Amino acid sequence: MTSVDSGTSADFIRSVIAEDLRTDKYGGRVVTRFPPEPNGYLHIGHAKSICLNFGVAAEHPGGVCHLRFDDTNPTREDMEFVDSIQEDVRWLGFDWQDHLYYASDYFEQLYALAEQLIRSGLAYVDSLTAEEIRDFRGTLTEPGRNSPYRERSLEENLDLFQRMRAGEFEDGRHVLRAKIDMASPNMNLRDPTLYRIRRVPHQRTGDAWRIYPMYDFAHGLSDSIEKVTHSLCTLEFEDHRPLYDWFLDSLEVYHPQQIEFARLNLTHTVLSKRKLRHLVEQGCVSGWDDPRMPTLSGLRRRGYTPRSIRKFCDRVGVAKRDTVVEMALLEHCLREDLNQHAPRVMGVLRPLKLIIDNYPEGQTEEFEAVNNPEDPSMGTRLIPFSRALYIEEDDFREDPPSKFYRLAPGKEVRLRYAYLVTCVAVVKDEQTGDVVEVHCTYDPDSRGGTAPDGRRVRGTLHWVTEADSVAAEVRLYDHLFSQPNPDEDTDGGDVPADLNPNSLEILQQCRVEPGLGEATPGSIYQFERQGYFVVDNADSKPGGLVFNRAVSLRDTWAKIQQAQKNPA
RNA sequence: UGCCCGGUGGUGUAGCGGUAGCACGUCAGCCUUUGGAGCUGUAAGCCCUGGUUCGAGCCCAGGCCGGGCAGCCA
Repeated sequence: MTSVDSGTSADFIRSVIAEDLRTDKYGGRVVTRFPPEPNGYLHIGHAKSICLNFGVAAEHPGGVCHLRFDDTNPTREDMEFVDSIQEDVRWLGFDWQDHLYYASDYFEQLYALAEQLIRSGLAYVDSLTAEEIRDFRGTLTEPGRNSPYRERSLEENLDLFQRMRAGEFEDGRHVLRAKIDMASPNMNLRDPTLYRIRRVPHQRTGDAWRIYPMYDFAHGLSDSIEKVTHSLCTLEFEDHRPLYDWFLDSLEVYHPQQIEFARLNLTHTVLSKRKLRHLVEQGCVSGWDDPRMPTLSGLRRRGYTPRSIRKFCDRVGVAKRDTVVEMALLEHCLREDLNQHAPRVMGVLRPLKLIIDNYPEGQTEEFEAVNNPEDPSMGTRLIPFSRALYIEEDDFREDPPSKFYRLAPGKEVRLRYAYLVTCVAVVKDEQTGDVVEVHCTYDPDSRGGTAPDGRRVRGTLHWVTEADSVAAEVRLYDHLFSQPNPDEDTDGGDVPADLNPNSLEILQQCRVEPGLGEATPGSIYQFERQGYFVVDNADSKPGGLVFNRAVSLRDTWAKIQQAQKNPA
């Protein structure tokens, strides 16, 4: 039932629903809806709404959540988006069963309702131009004025409206408006527009209509037609609720309850279709599904799991104050999920050759590695070992700082699952002075990684063999914006100032353990000691592996270094 | 400057007149064949001023601050 029963407290919306159930306001029904306009891709902000609407419905026996496309504006909508939206909602893990609807399915009913409003003397055809209407509307502090067409006769209104439908007038010639109150302090009630002429084909109704209903008229009445009980929307529609109610009451039809909640905001990114579109169009990202994008398709390609996103939406909660959630929480939710479920592998991002001088040339052996220490049922695998290996460049320092537990001249470390090795020499590039090869000796008695005498070895390094490892490209992603709250507008038309220039780093020379050769797109691994990486679902091919870093592991060493750099 | 909504640690969120809690983040420690994970601990909060009350984060009044609204967009 409600989450109250499970020990956690209900948010204000669930409380309202629980109360409505208690008073039997809707005959025990719970019907919600997720109403996207098919004019763009879904993002993490929509996920909050999806989780809320579908979540609330699922919490009650018989509860359902409709997926309804608010396709009332053919000039900006496209079927391409209705497909991607359905895909994303399904991917997130929700099911609308057979409740897939389109506002355009109701055009005929909505038209009849509009005529009914006219007959009740509550709507009229206005023939002012768009500019005149704006002018007559008044301002936030001054009342508007009545349109000279406001008192047209019922017959004339009906006739005009029917001819609007018939396509007799060009765009903008007339509109249908509600007759409410041009002096209302609520701008939405100053005779809002109900229908406008748009002589363009609609993606679903084709040439059937020359007039299309506006959001306020279509939305609430669609809710009513579908017998929605709770119509959950974001805060900016709060001022629209009196209008929502006005239509329902004036037409004396079934009356759902609109409830508003705060939309999601996230640090280090932007969350509006307009701004996201800008990033795509300016080429700041590779597309709507760029792994840095907060779109669901971007997050999916980045390696985010549906479960982690649902968990995130859960933790973010639902309330009315508008807030900005830290990206760190989203990342935490991903780590938490992947720690539990992602298989561990070894992958070297920046390879440095390591030769074990006393390990026989040509000899190889295998070690058993644990696939997931958090989940023994995931079993083990065998990984090959030999004389020539690669380790991470960062794991060797010729002149190690304090607290550096990794490899350095004379120091001993453990090669994960394999042997303890001690650095005995380095080979440098004569030109640059860079260390290009590290030489070690191994302790044959430390097979598996434990010292026979119990001596303590703090550092454990991941590695791959030179011969068996597989080449891969790895894309390292970071926040799209360097500031937590990016500069609001990018009106100039080019790249936003706060765009993080280091949000993508491509590594071409990576080596991963042999088993990854047949990794399939979309599968996610933990590269031990580094982070979680997903096989890119667009660019990875057999023989041309591409991994995206979803999120790094918590990096304590990085913090220590940071502290050493900035004492205080 | 009209109307509407909202202000609880750095962030998000509980608390419904009776000891201000949880999570993320921070810092410290423990543990560790991932400097991962885990565990323990630490610091940090009711916008302000009055009022009602034995008692106010919660109720009332007045301020202050933040957000939304003037599409033939949604």
